[in-house]
Amino acid sequence: MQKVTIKDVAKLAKVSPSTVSRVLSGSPSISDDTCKRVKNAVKELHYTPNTTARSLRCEKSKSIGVVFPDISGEFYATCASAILKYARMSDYTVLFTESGHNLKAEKDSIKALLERRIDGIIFIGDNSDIPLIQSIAAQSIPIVTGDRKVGNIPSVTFNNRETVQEMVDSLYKSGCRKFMYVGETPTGQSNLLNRYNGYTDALKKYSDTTSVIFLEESLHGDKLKTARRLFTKKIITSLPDVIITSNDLIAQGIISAAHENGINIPNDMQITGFDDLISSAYFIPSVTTVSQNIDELAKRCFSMLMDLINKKSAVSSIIEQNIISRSSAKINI
Amino acid sequence: MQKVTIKDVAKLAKVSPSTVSRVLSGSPSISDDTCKRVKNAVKELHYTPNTTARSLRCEKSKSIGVVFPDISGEFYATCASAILKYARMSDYTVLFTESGHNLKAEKDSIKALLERRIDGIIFIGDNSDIPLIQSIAAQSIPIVTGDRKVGNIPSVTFNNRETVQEMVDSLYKSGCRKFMYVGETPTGQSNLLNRYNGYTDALKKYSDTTSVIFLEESLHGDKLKTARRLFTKKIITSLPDVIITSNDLIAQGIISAAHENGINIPNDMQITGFDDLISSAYFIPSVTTVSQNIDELAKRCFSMLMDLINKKSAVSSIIEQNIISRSSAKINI
DNA sequence: CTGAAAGCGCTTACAG
DNA sequence: CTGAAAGCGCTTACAG
Repeated sequence: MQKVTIKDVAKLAKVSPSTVSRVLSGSPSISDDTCKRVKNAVKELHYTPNTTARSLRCEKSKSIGVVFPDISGEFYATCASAILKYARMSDYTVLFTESGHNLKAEKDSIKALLERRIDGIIFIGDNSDIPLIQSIAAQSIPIVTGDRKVGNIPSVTFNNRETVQEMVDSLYKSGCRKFMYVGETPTGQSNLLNRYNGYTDALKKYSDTTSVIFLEESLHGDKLKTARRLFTKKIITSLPDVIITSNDLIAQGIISAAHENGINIPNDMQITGFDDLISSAYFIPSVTTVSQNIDELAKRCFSMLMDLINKKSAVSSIIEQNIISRSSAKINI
Repeated sequence: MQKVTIKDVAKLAKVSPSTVSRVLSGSPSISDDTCKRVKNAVKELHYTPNTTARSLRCEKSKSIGVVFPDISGEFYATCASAILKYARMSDYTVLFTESGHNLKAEKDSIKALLERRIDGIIFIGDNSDIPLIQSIAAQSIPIVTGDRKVGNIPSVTFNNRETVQEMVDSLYKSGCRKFMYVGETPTGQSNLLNRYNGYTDALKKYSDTTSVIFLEESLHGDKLKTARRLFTKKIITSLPDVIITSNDLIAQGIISAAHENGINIPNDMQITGFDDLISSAYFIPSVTTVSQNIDELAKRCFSMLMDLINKKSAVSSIIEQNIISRSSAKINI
């Protein structure tokens, strides 16, 4: 590794380490001459500052931690990329950790972040260990949640509940009466819970409808495969007019299984997804879905966290979703 | 943040800080009694070790850096998740950075990693700033490359060239004569270059074939959109028997545009992709593609890097790809 | 088995 | 405008 320290630079530039440090941090009270000498020495020795030492001394690390359930999904991966972008602009580094669907892993990953002395945490994890998260906030370690609501921790969320209501209303108006909902069991993820609640909210208004609900634990795993199985095992025998799903992959799995069974979408049955995955626009038929501005989510989470880190107050906010009406279901908005 | 230090623990347990440190690191020469006292004090005070201080003192950070072009693509996101998994097992944290398709961003992200004093780097970046990477290795900072070959830096790669040859051979045998290749301009990414080279290698053997090649800079960006445009602007007027593409998204874009123009795949034209994206199996028609064992890539990269960090020698390796024959092109293997 | 001391590489009051 | 000194929180020879 690097062996060049600020002392070596100081020696070559014939100044004290303090002065080198001042030049490096852009302190104003430095004569032009010494400034130049130091900068030349830095270049000559290929000096790379040691942020570990800086962090220890300054008691802040200029790094943040981000907890995802699993960084490989398109939604989280896109979010990770956007967070990296905003962090880069502010010269922060990002430590990503995965909590899986596992309370212990979530605890462990938060512990790891705390040991690294990150300056703050963006929590977009799965189980939402509420006591743990609240105890972190109570220790006045900056923490915000994204796409989830945990107690009164500052958060950025989407208006899932209203969006699903709107979809159901529109589908009802266009003639749908047999409804179905397919989604993951919502354990601790307020976004999933709100999608489901929006569905039941809306249907309460209509007395001439039927509703079948599948909340499947296994949909947390391989959504495409599980959805396909669900369709051929349980749905095909009595098709609804429309299926509202909590995720594009679930919708795609059902569409693919329906196609194999000679069922035409949207003619025989309609279906909607969530998340507007890239593939959904190009799927055949293209998938009617809900797009969420992930860049905006990342931006607000990051800037809210910066506010907290800089001792300013952070204000939670809600981002409006957009219904994207495509071939798999006609929704008028 | 945490204010509890090893000194506080020492005071409570009535021992010296040295002893606390020894207990924490599991040193054997500690009496049961003091060990217990220290552990109780740790619990009582909710002591969280400060790895920043540890890193500074020990001159290693137990963290590694990973450079991706963009973590949001399915391939890289899956790889990131797998690297996190292996890092977790060895109690390492991971700093991901993005280089974009931009030499300066690549330099900056590597610089940021070096300043953080990561113990080593897994480079899966884009432009492959060869001098920079080699200078890092020359400073004996552990670095390995994944899915790319950079000089004689230890690497884990796939056998792209042979795989594409095999595909072309099989397609030739099944009667294809009009071939086309669609891919990104291969700038510094040896994987892309090798896919292209495998294609030209194979076609050299057959005198009764035609070949049209599109190497597009813009395919580095939105592959689906670019591929669609390419199809309607340049390909549709003279369909080949088969298109070999360097990426499933390119294949999906073309399939979708073809479908809109009433062209039947595979009957009117066949097409292959690369990477075996999740959606490719469920696309209609399903996409014939090449699957790469990303978990194995991550595993080998990580363990090779650990070898380097532990002063052992690292040996490069090549992982075999698998051709997945689906509906969009029939390949016999 | 345990403690006192030195030091990892920085930054920042303090003094001049 | 600049330097000497102290200290961030650890670990680890050294000594006993």
